Amino acid sequence: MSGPTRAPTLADVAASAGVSLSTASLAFSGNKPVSAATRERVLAAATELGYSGPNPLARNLRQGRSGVVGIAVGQLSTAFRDPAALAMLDAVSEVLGAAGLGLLLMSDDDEHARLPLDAVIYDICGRETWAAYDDLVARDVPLVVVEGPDWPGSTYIDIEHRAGSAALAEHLHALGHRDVATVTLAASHPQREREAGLRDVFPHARVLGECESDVAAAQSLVAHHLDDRGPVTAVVCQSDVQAAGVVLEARRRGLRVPGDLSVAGFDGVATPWLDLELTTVVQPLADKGRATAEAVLGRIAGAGVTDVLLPVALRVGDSTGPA
Amino acid sequence: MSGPTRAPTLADVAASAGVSLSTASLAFSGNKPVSAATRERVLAAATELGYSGPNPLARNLRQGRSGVVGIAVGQLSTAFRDPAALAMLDAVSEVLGAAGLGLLLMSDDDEHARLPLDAVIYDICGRETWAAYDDLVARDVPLVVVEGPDWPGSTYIDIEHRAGSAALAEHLHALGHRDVATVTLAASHPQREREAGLRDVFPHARVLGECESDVAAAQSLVAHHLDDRGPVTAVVCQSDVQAAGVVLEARRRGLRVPGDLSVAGFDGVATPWLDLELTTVVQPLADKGRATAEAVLGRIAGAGVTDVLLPVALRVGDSTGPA
DNA sequence: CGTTTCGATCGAATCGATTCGATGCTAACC
DNA sequence: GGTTAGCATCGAATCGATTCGATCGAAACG
Repeated sequence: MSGPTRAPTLADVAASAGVSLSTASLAFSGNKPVSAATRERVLAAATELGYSGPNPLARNLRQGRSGVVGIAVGQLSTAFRDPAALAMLDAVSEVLGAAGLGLLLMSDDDEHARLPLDAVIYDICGRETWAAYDDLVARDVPLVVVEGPDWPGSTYIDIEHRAGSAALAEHLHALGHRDVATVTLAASHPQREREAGLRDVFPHARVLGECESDVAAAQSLVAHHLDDRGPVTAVVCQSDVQAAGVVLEARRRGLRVPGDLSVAGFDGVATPWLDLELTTVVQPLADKGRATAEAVLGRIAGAGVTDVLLPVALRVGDSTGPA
Repeated sequence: MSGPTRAPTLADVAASAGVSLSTASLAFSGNKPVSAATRERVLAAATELGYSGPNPLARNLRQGRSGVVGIAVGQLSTAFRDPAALAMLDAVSEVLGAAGLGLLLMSDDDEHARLPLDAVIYDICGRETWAAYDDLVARDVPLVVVEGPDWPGSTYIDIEHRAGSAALAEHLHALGHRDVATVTLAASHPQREREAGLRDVFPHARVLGECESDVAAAQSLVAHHLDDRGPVTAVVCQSDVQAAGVVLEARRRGLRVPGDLSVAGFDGVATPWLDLELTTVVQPLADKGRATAEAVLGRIAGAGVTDVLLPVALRVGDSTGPA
């Protein structure tokens, strides 16, 4: 009877190869030298038994690491609708993947306390409280926060929201604009900083409202404002996707951009489905992602907290013109 | 000296509470009844010692499960640019999250053999080989394949590509179209099936080319075809995002849609930044995601392979009209 | 009062590796 | 030739829980 033979373990392989368990382990991990002959004997035994390599769960327990990094991004559906978030995620994944770490999506409400995470990235603009925070702190899980609340003990990755926004505002001022309105993100660190930068130049800028970074959301937000917009000659948005929504809605209502209305964004993402290039503040999304991932690696390796602040650059496109 | 006290373990808690290790474990897991008094004593001891709950790594080893499900989506940057993929991912995440499972992103080239995965979802239209496949099979990791290659032993989630495409084609035929061109996805199961459905009605449909599901990619693909398109009166795309690209490019070149050219897509996703509603084949993305997640749960629970085939529906919008 | 039953608790085995310290053996050196 | 290195290998401890089977007491029952 062969029966329901359980999967072979490293001990089986070692026995079959005629070596000790520890030697077999070394043959796989390479953590200490093993003679070529022995290694081959072990690998041959493994192949013969159908052993598919050391059980990751066992290794994880022994080493105290899971190889998995969590990334909190709010609601998946909305978070990834913004190309800026994707560009950032892409860079994070690339660096972590190269280091052999996996990236686990954490949505807002799920119960993730039962998952072993080596570190967590918090990248939710617009959310400054988090149910899981206390638990992560209690479990001593390193936390890397991107443009988020300055939680004690966490590494902080940020960009120059305020200076960038101010530069953009100055560009509009130089074009002769004096009455500027703005569309903001939900109350959050980036929202406050970007608005502050705008107010450095236009202290009385009118807030049309807040919405998430989504074309349709911005469109419906500004819809009724555009028909009766008073003296406003420019709308500054806190994301390019919002700006795209404003451009589309303005046109739908017969306004020329930038002739009748200048529109500006933030992020510097590609909007190929828009036939003009947005004037915007370009942030180094890939750099931000890489810096985030490297902060994670550092924290996992036990390094101290080192915050990162990245520069941004004004890019003048075709969506802004003389007042 | 307090020294660098290592984190407390369940054994410490049990000792401090004056109960056995096994009882302390039961107090946390609730897997067998424990008297209320005992449980409270254990929890109190845990709080006092700063014990943050059973170590997930240890539990995972003992239970032989990691609570993590991998999802292979190709390159992150391109995969999530398509709202269809996001809608699907969203549903997957919701169901798995409710079951306490985490979702780990697997990009193409990373080395994920070292991660413990309870199951893997393969959702890469346009890729029919996968370096990790052999390894997953060797490790007996359940595989759920979405619209992908029919790999032995894996659960198969699919939609009615062919029937849907054929229905769309018949709609165009009824409108009088006779010369139809198509933009396809990369060679893959969906690509073949959707094209077959089109050819059920238009056997000689001309393939303009293949590209990924991306607005800009479709735009540049069809750019030169549109100026000299011969008798073609309609373009059928294999995704809505591609269709949006074709619409935009057609307009840029002075063609009216659907006046001069009818354009159709596939998926049924929202394109708010397009001022018309695409004629398309609507697939139940959320259902597909849920079915996928439920298949995963079933396989993890040890159930056998049960494939799923979901229906689609033609939605006639404003992007198609009489030839 | 003796016996059965059931719930609460405990002790010990177990999950499957990694890794530390010790040992044996061979080669190099003086 | 004796001593010293140094490499390969091994045995045993360890990571931190879960879970099976046994035990103990008290309540229920005849």
